[in-house]
Amino acid sequence: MIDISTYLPQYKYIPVITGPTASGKSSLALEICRRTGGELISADSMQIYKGLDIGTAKDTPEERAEIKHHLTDIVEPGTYFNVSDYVSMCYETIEVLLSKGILPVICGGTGQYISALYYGYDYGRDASADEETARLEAEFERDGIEGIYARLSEKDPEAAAKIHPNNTRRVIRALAVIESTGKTFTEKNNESTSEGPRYPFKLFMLDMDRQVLYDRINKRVDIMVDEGLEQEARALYDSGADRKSTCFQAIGYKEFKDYFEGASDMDEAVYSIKLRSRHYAKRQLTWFRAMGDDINRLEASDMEKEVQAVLSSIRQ
RNA sequence: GCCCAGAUAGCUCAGUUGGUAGAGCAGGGGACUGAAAAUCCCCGUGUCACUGGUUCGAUUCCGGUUCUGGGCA
Repeated sequence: MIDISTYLPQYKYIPVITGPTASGKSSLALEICRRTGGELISADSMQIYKGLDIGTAKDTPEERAEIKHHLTDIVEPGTYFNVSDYVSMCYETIEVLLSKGILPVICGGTGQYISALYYGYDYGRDASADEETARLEAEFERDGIEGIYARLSEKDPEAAAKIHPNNTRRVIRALAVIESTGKTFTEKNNESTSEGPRYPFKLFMLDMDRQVLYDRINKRVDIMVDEGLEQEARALYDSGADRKSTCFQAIGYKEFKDYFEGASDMDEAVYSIKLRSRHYAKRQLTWFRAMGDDINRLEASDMEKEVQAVLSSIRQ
């Protein structure tokens, strides 16, 4: 673990601001940056894409001019990007900021990215099992999951017991790992934490009453629509980007597909965006809750209190 | 006013040849190590509108009442 006080004498931890969608993460993170002279590093799997601004709730151009944002708008729609890419880019960015004496303030709601940083998952550079994964995906398309799951049960019974056969994506991944590396999923995962976390992170999660959160989500979607979400989604669909690529999974865009194809109306699209955003928020809460005491819960109410809570616990 | 059809879970409905009921959606909980805004798993007691009657027993059959659709005046 790197001691950040070498670079930033005042600080012991790098703050990570997270929470469900629409909980007010950005405002808090921006304020922390203002108070500390810090710069923001996004931990959001969809804000990395250029052109997806309204629907992913990116900070405004004004906010981005005021506070430097990293890992936002870094790839074109259609690009395949994953946790491993994120973690290495994030480490690079942190290193640069620290060397300049600037506090990195990490902010985002992608639980997988947050956990990867906090627990220091080392994805390595090779051994991605990509080829094997692609091969198994083709087999799955052709023959279904039964044979794949049977082989996983034989070669890595522990992983098979933990992964539900219907969760084909994870079944395929686990089998690809054992077939291409010879290591069980558990062995590989244990190896990935052998070095421990790279930096001392402190996690903060904004939380609030569920119904209040859902109301905020619904209202925010209405605002996004007023701001031109439909045009933004249409631009994405017209861009020629690979429809199978990750950015087409973003909530606020995929729901327009039926509408653009004339199979549903605008009201249905908006309803669906709200619904899926609420479901997403619920899944995020489950993820963060599972982190237990590793994450510091902040009751969202008074911004100044939140700011003080974060600052006092990251300082030396 | 008359005729017809409804009234069952938060919503849309199914069902019980009479033995107090179940789907989808919503909602809740959970999993998650290279697509993660993805992917997947688990969770259904509710005056069966109200009220009389028949019956050992009614949400179910019969009568009345109320409400909601539709039709006729």
